[in-house]
Amino acid sequence: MTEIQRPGALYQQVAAAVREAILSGEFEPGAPLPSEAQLIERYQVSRPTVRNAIAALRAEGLVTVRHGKGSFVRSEGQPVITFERSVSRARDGQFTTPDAAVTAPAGADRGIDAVVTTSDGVVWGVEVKKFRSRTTKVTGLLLGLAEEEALVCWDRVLFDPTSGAHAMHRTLIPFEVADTVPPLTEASEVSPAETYSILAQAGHKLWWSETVRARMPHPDERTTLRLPDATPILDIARVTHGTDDRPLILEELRTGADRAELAYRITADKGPARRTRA
Amino acid sequence: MTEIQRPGALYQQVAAAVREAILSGEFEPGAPLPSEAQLIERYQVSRPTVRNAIAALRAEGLVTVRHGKGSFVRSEGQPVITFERSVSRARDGQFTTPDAAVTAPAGADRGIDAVVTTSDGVVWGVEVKKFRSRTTKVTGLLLGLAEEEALVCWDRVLFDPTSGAHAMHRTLIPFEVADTVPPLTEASEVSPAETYSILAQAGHKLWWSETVRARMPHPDERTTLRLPDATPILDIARVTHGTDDRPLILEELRTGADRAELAYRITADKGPARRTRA
DNA sequence: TATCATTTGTTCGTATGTATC
DNA sequence: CGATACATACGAACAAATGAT
Repeated sequence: MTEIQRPGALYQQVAAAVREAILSGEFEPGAPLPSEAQLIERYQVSRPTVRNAIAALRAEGLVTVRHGKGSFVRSEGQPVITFERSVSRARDGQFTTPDAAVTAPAGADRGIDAVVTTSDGVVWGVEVKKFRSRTTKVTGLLLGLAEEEALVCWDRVLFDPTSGAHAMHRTLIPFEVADTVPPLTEASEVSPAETYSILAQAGHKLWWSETVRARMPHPDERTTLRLPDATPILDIARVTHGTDDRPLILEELRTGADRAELAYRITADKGPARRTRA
Repeated sequence: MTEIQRPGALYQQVAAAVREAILSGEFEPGAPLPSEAQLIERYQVSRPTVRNAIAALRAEGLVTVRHGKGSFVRSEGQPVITFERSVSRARDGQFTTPDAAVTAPAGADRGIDAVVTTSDGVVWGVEVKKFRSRTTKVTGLLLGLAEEEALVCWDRVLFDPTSGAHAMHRTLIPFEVADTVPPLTEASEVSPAETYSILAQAGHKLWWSETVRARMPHPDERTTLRLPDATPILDIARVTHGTDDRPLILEELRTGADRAELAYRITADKGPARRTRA
């Protein structure tokens, strides 16, 4: 048995003790923690107290628990996949993005709607859905539209077999823009990069603004993205701006933050920096 | 009493019922939920079951609980503060950043070490600390250095009284760089933008790479940043690159994702997009 | 295939402490 | 001070997942 005498509730003391044991290296990442029964014995507390302590460590993301097996130190590990949030334009005027360039629906035999290729791997696109919707407060604000304006939307669920990371991607195109640039919605399947190329061919000079937020996932997002406990999601909104800085289309990307990180490249621009507030 | 008959554990059924009540608008954001006793009565379950359900909703970030008062629907609210992650260069060659431009230690009478001003407000810098350290695996990788290389570091805790948002900022300068460009570490207090200006005056042509991650905070981070339950933090690392793309300094910024979001501006660059993996 | 021990998950009951009003 | 509400803690029992026998 180990003595514990710390401030706060008993279960907090137990949690702190286990936390320090983990951080000190007594329990390696991926290694099993003592079972509940052993922790009860070791700290001389009841089972509810031990479970409360474990629950606290789970909420911190320090520990993961598998029913029937035990508790394990979560291997923090560096993110396995980096989403490089840049846009490139080749000499022929075509745009490319490092991530998720949908090529063709060639995976139908696997029950997959579309194949997504990246520079160094293949990502399967699942459950591609095209539908119509309307702007909400948030999406309307980003697109500079009133609420309840009509939109054309696509949803894609992406999966990277190398890292095991899932992501959800949504494209929202206002009716007004779709009418002005018909090729945008004529094809059944258009990738973000292709969308940019189409807009550029329609005479638009493009740039993009992107906002990044993090939050806990909703239950259905946890299911879709296969997220473990205490895993936040990165919530990215990219607005494509055209001539006169007019917002044209909105893309939303959501992915679990346990495996993914984002990368940006910044260069100094002229004039004083501005600042925005919502 | 309300009937509940859904798949899964009892407490999950209760959680689902309360969740739907919230999302359907039965309970407005900020409004109190029924007390534990009322939920026991309403769903005819025991207290542990009700508490377990509430705990699940807390972990989702949907509900916040105040001891002695009750449970409340958490007002999701749009982020109050947007960190615009850009760098500007004025005609005189001086760099500016939209956020956190440290001006002068004029707040000493308030027990504050430095005052930080922004374009549209004032942010108090607290607990400015300068110290020496060594690269870890992560910071060494970002700076292109081996582990255990010597560094000069600053820590700042930032607070925006308008939004109530806190942030931690750390600057890491390798000894090698500090030796080459002495002004970097001569002053007791140098802001990021001033750092850039100094490096540019030393002949460097600058650009920045930034990686964004999200994770649950450690206990001490929760304390420092005053974060409520189930609030992830945004973890940003910015590397300043100089001539020959050499990594010069590393900045780390951490802030609670409940109030803050990040904003980036992207323009198309030439050539094929690259992709990196950790 | 079936059984069993181990381990975590769920649910009840009960009592007491502490914060808020 | 008392009433209400959440926090902590203990005990007990059974369910469900896992892995070995």
